[in-house]
Amino acid sequence: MRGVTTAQPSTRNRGSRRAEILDAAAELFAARGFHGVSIEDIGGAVGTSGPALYRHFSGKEALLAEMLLDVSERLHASGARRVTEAADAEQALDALLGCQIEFALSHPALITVHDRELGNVPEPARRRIRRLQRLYVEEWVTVLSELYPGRPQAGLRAATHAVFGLLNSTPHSAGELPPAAMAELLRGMARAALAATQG
Amino acid sequence: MRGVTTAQPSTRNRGSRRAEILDAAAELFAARGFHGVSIEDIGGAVGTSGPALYRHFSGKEALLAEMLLDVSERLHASGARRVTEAADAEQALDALLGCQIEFALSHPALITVHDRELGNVPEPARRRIRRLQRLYVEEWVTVLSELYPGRPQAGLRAATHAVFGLLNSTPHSAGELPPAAMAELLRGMARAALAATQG
DNA sequence: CGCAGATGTTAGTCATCATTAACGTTACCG
DNA sequence: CGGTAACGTTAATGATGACTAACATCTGCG
Repeated sequence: MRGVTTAQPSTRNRGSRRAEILDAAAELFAARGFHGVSIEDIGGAVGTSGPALYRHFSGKEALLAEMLLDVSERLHASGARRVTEAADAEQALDALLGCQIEFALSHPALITVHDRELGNVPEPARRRIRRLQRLYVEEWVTVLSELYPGRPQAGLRAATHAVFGLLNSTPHSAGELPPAAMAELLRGMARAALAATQG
Repeated sequence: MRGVTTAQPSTRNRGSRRAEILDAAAELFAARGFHGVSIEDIGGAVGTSGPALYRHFSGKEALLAEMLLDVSERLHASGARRVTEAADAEQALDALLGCQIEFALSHPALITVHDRELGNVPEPARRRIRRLQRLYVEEWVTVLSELYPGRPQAGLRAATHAVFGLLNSTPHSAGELPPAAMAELLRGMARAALAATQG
């Protein structure tokens, strides 16, 4: 038992280990919360034991920061891209709904962690994440303002958050409906909810 | 500094300390997560230091268990009562919406903890909480089945969870709208979302 | 070959934390 | 008055956990 080590091949797969760790950590954080998961847990989930993680990340908080930054960037970037490609506000909203629903259905753990654990991200990164989140929300508010003119921005912003809550409820109703049916249900409910924003 | 104690009056206020602790703990758990809050933090929040808590609860998990059990009971009980008082399914749904919105707006911390921390409740209590949550959801599904006959139960259950997500989004959009306006917005969105459930 | 770098491993170290022990104080009740 | 119950206090105690150190292994490159 002394001096026995088992270094993995590691040829090719440049940086694939990072992604593997991020995936495993996302599942664990979503299930038990940031403070409910130990470094040892994360290592164990990817077949290495404990401190091997420090070869890839500078620490537990840095890992979380990278994870949330990535999510925020992906949501904001794909939203922005598909909105500029849209012909009109109607299509832009469809695009945004499609982005969010697809992401929420395919990465429930990331969505969960994204809106629970921002408070555990250390300061330099937290600001950047918040900025991206704000920009993403403004993306939605802008489209909605165009689509439903005359409604106050504050109401539209609140409605946007409410729709996020609706769409991100996916993790809580896992497997009650096949994914495609769930996607259509969510899209319909979200559209109707937004259309009901007047008053 | 030795032997100096400061026992509070404690006359009357039978059990008010328990409630005070539960309130403070709810805020802290909502903000930082169950494992992100120490016994010392909770004690500090109510003006006593640390282990004084064990005079009122058998431990940290027991405190959480009581908190979640109370929330589940309140939601289920008030939902059940007001549904049986309703004249028809339409009014029953309004009653359920009213319950949930009022609770979410007035106790955002409890709502947050309620759907994040069930995993940290020890087993005997967890089952009871789950049972109450299930009953509460069935309350909604039953009313919706009556109101929108012919739609499959699975879809209605998923829709119910989605509406919970929508209504419980309140903590994320704190203060963007005055409470009354927020309540009306949420009610309208939820009603429209549920009506769009067909397909 | 032989070294460099990437990636693991095990054994500390130092904090933090839940929980318990041992000990005051106050208010009420006989 | 005397005792008991309720409620607090400050010191252990024992785990757990993040992070570091010291030490292999494997791959590829000169």
